[in-house]
Amino acid sequence: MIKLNRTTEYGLIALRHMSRKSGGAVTSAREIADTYGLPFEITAKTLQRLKDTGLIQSVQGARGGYALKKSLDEVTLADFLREMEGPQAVVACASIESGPGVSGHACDCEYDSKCQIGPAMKNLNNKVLQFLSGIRLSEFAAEAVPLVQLTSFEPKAANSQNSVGHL
Amino acid sequence: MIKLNRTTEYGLIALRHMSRKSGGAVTSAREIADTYGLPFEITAKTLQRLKDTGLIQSVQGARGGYALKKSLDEVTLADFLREMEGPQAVVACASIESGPGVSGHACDCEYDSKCQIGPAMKNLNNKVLQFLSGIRLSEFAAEAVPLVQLTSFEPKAANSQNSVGHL
DNA sequence: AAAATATACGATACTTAAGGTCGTAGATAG
DNA sequence: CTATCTACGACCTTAAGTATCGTATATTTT
Repeated sequence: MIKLNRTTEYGLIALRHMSRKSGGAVTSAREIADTYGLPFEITAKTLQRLKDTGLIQSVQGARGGYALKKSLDEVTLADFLREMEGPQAVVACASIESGPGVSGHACDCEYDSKCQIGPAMKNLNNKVLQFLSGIRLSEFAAEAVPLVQLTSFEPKAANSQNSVGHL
Repeated sequence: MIKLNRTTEYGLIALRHMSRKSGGAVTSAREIADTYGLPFEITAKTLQRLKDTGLIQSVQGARGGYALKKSLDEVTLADFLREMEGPQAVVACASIESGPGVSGHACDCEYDSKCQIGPAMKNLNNKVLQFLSGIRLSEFAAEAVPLVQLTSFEPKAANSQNSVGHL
């Protein structure tokens, strides 16, 4: 139900990478794609999107690339997702404010509601946004320290109660 | 990024409907579909799924139908989503624990991480699950009281800072 | 027996995401 | 000046997911 798309995921990887470079050093799309084994085209697309959002800036030409423009501490996950995945980022009642391409059923939850879960959905929406606003992108740029290792090294067992394919 | 699919949405509508019926009264799929203008086939499928999860029980035959089995207060949104949308419900790094049908990129975030955002993703995953565990389905069954009306009745303006297509 | 309902399985169309291709423009290195 | 590297932007193809529809069977009430 919660799913970051590739662009968002690659964006986080790229931001983390750039945040670890000193000063005004730029990073090319190629460098990021090669470093993390990502498809170049999508990486390039992602970086352009990041630039459009104002998170990073670009330098054209040979030896050009991208560099952070804002601190990752200034940007919340809520903001980031809205920019990267569009305003319909958070979801539930497929009918509320149906935008372009959104095929809702007959219910207009706003004022002429039949299904009646509209208000609860809006409420949930606000909670989710609040939750996401409490998370800053800098969390993803932190050192990838190996978490405290479990006593026994069993590749899968520790996760069984929480077997989650995606985050 | 957060998106409830139709089955989940219809499920919430159905659960709410049933929670408002007295005692052991049953509700047919037809009744729910007609009441809320939902496609019958999907509604029926949804109810069967709800039954499989143990949330509701069924009565076969003419005048049969479904009735709640658990209180909606006992079920959290995290549980509900896992049941309705599968264990890969919560999502982020498209590569972690890639299940069947999940096409991840080259990065195995668990131990041989290149992208390095794995740990942060897992951390986020836990936060999201915790968040969703704090929400009970009974919230969706509450009376659909019209929320406090804004002073001026402008169909769209009030939502502009938060224009969200989905919840 | 007939009607209403759940139950189960399958098929199809639509939508979206993911990835790729191509061409253009700008800047540096030589 | 020219070749090369890079960003930039439009378009296309394919794969996956999802909603929707269809059909048949079992079970109970009337």
